[in-house]
Amino acid sequence: MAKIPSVVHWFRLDLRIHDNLALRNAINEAENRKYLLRPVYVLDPDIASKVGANRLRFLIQSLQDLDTNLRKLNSCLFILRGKASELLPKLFDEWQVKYLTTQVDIDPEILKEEEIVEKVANEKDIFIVKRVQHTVFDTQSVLKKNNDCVPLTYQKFLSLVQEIQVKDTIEITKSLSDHCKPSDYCDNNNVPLLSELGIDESMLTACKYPGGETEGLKRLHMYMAKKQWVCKFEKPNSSPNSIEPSTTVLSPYISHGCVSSKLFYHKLKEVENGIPHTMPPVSLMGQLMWREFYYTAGTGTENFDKMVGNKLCTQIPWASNDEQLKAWAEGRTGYPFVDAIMRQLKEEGWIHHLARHMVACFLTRGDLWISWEEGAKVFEGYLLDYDWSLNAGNWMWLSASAFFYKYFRVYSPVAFGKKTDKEGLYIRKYVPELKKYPTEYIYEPWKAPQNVQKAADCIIGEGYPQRIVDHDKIHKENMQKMSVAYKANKEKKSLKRPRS
DNA sequence: AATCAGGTTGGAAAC
DNA sequence: AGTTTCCAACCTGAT
Repeated sequence: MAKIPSVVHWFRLDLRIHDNLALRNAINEAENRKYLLRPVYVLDPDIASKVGANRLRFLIQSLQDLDTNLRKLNSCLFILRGKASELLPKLFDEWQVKYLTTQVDIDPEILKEEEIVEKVANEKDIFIVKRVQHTVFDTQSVLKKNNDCVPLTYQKFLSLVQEIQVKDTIEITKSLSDHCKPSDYCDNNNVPLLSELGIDESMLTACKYPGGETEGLKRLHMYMAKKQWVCKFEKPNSSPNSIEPSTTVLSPYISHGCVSSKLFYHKLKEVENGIPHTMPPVSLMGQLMWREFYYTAGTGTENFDKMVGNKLCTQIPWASNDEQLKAWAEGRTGYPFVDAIMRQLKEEGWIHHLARHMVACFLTRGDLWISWEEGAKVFEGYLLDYDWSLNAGNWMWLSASAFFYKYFRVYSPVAFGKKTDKEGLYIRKYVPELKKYPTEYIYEPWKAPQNVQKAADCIIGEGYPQRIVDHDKIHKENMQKMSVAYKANKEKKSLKRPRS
C-alpha cells in the first residue's frame, strides 16, 4: 500500500507553539504537499538516572501542555520512548519522512543524538530545517562578529550585539487540515505519567512551578503587566532568601522552551519603551543578555562543561571529598544558610541566583575546595531551569575559574544572608529543626550556649550537624591556594605563547 | 609594550 | 545608618 509521506517536527528544548518557526515550517510543508504532520518528542527512560523528580515532573507537565495545545491545532504530540538516534532512523522509513524540522540546540547530549539522526536523514534525502529559536541572537553570528573568538566579558558581548536587529516572533494560529493528521496517531494521549519513569509522585512536595507553555505565558504576562516593577528591577537588590521568590522565576519556562526568549525580549522592550528603566547588567533585560552571553561562550568553547580541555577555564587542583560533597548536596554542612538553600533547591527546584552564588562559592573556592564540576552535576539534577551552558558558565564564574577573577571576594555563610533576612525566617522555614533558635544564633547555632540549645529543642551535633569546616579559617587558606593556582596558570599561558 | 580602567551583586572595620 | 576604605590584587579589553 502506498503510504502518504510525512513531515516530522522533533521537539527538544522548544516545548511550545508560539514563536516556533521550525514547527511552522513543518506545518506549512505538510499543508502545501498534503503530507502528514508528525510532531514528536523523544523521551529517553534513562533520563531518570540523571534528572531529579522535580524536573521530570516539570518536563512531563510541559509535554502534557504541549500535547493539549497541539490538539487545539488539530494535531498532537507523539512521545517516543528510547534514544532518538535509534528510534528516528527506523521511523524515517516506516513513516516515509521527507522533511524534518527542529530547533538549534547546544547541549552536547542533544547534539550527539542529533548528529546521528542528521546523518541518516541525509542518506535518505530527507530535507532538514533547523531554526535558531532558543536564544535571542544567533550565537554563531555573534562569534563571527568577534573574529570567531569568545567574548570574555559581558560588556564586550553587549557591544557585539548592540546593533543587531532582533527578528519579530512568529505565531501559529491556523488549525491543521484533516488530511495532514495521521489516522491512529493521536487516538490516545501518550504523554507518560511520572510513575512510568519510576517516580512516586506522592513523595514530591506540592508543585510550586507547574510546567508548560500555558503556565509560562501566564507568568510572563503577569510580570510584564507590572511595568514599574520591571523598570525598577535590579538583580543585586533582589533578595536570595525571601520566602516567596523576589524575581520572576521565568527561567524554568525559558530553559524548557515553554516561553520563547525572543518573546521575553520583545515584551521587555515594549514595557521599557518611553519609561525610565534600569539597564543591563542589572535589569531584567540584562538577565536575558546574561543567558545570551553564556550561550555564546558555550557555543564557541570546546569542553565548556569541563575543567580539563577547556581553554577558558583556569586549571585548579580541586580535591575530592565525597563525604563533604554529600553533606553539601543534602543540606547538612552545619551552616544553616547554606543548608536552607540546598534544601530549598532539592524540595522546590528553584533558588535565587544569589543563593546559587552562596552555595557555589561554599562548595568550591570558599570552603570545601571541591570541583565546580561536582556542583554542576548536583544542580543538573535539581534545578528546574537547568541549562547546559548557563550551568557550566555560572559555576566557572563562581569558582573564579573563568569570567570572574576576584577570588578574594568570598561569601560568608554567616554574614551574607543577614543582609536581607536578619531574623532568619528563611532558615526557619527550610531548616525547621532550628526553628526555635533565637535570632542571635540562627546563622551560627554552634555558638549558642548549651542551655539555649536545649531550650530550642535542638542540640548541635545531635538534632543538627556541627559545622563540617571552619569558614573563617579555611576561606583564607583557600585564597592562598587560589593565588598559587592562578600563578601556575599564568606561567603555563606564557609558555604556550612566548613573547616574540 | 606598557599601562589603565573597569568588572552584575564580599566582608569587616573605620569613618 | 550609610558611605568609604582596606583586604591583597585577579583578568580582559582598549589604547
